[in-house]
Amino acid sequence: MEFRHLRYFLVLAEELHFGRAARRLSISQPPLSLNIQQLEASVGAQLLTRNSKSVQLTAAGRAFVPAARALLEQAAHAASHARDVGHGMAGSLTIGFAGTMLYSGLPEIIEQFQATHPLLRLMLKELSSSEQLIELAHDRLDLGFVHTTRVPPELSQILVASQDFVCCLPVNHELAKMQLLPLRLLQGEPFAVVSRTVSPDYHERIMTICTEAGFYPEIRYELQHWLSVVSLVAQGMGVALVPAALQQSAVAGAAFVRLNTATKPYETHCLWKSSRDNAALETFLKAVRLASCKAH
Amino acid sequence: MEFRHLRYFLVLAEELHFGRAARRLSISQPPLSLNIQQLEASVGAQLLTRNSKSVQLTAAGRAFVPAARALLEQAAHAASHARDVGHGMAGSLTIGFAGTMLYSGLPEIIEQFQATHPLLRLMLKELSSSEQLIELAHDRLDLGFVHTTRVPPELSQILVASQDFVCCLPVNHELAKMQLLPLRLLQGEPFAVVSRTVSPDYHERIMTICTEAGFYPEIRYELQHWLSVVSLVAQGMGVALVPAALQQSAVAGAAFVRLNTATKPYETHCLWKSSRDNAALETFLKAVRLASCKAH
DNA sequence: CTTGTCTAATAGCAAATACCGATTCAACGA
DNA sequence: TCGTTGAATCGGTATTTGCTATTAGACAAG
Repeated sequence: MEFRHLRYFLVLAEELHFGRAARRLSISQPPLSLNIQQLEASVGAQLLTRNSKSVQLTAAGRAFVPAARALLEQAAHAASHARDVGHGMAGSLTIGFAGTMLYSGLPEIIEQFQATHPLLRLMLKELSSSEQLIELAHDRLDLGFVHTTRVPPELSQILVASQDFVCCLPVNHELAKMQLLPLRLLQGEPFAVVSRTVSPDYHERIMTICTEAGFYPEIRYELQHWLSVVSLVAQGMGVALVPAALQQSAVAGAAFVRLNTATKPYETHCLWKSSRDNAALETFLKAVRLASCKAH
Repeated sequence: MEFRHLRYFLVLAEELHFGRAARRLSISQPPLSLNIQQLEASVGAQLLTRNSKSVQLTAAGRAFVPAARALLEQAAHAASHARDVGHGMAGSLTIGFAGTMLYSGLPEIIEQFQATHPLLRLMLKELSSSEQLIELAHDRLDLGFVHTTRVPPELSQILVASQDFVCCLPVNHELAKMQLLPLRLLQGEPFAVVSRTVSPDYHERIMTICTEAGFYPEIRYELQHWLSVVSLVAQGMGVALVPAALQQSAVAGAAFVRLNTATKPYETHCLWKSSRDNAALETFLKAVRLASCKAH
């Protein structure tokens, strides 16, 4: 069975006349007869009764008409879908993101992208930066929004967000009323940090910032998630240095105060495997670049 | 796009190696390359990346694999279904029946048939005999169970049931206690009959039976349905001569008494258009013949 | 009864295409 | 540098597809 047979059959089923059908198909009548015979042979049943007087669909033929139509439609659809995927207009992307991205642009990027590319399925996974690096390496992620400075060479990157660290304090903490907080005043406070295994980069940065300010932070809490850090602070259990984006987190009981010394900004990069040939990825990257341009 | 392309593509997508795939397909490598190129051209997107080192599916290719598989499966399924329809193992039949057939064998025929031919869809429509003749003529019915003696010449028939007329009386009617009822005793009783338009044949028969018994029936009620006749009698409003099968109808308040004179039996025929080439119809007719053999 | 017309099937031939073997080209690895 | 491996390309052959002409069967008109 070939698609040609189906095309011919459907026209013949409409016309019920070999001559007319052949004319509509821009072929002559004999090959049409032949093709129909071939189709009948491959199906294993007579699809039309024909005598010199009239051509009629048999029951088998009537049953085959919708199936043939569906096959042709599906073939066209499959081709067009594959083409769309090839051109980055359809398909699916699995995207990882660090929790803070929820407060620094990700929702806007996603919303805008989905509106302009409704055929592209996005699967979003919240993962720590280090987990994302692993998933990217194993091709289980098409792209990730990551806090990391050490990027493996096979990954490409775009800077999507850059933010200062701010100090997160319980609202009723005496330092919470300050406009600009001298870092030194945090000496001796119990620090909450995101665990080293989750974000080694952050961990290191906190240490650097504090030691440059001239003290060694007393790390009392190691948590799995940024929001855990803020929540813990909100309950008065300690203080933390967190990316400014978390000011949007709206956790009751947490206050944020800027530091009086400039710290190296905390950057979020969008990472992906350069070798991955996925046009949808390119399409998404365009949206990311656009968004990060607007933001800057 | 041709089915061949899909077959080749699927094997190649599994092997990811032109040489091996070609060997599995029992063709040489060059035509495989060519076919894949043709497929890609017709789809309008690259489905595989290939260099001398490795062959990899692209995103478009990955998206196309399940579609190609589905197309091949569907094609096979469509062919096998059409073949089944052609051999009367599948398809659908629209069958008309007079209401009394519910009490003389139809449920048994249907049940037995469905059990042995689960792929055959039966659509059953209760219609009067005259309606069925019209529907059969217009090909809106494949087959009908009809009470009629005047069968148009283009229809074939099988006798499926033959039953006597019995008298239907209210249970508390004085004649209801009799074993055998002399017809003459019904003279003067108010008769209920099925309307002439619904079953002209029946109507005529009642008149014949009565006039042969020496009286002219006083027809007071003309109803649309046999069960209406029995129900009316059950409520004491009149009497009726009905096919014996209606004794099974289990309408409370109605009694049935045999007649002392033999009447020409009331026959049910199975009718269908001889010209209709539907193997499913043949299959069904086999079941009908079998059932009517057993019944006799 | 014959003839003409209409329709699908068949026959014979030409064009398109599908496939094969041999070869080429590119990328590694020894 | 050479040999190996794998895909693409090149001619040539075989198959398939389609065309024209013709045949066979069924009516309808004369």
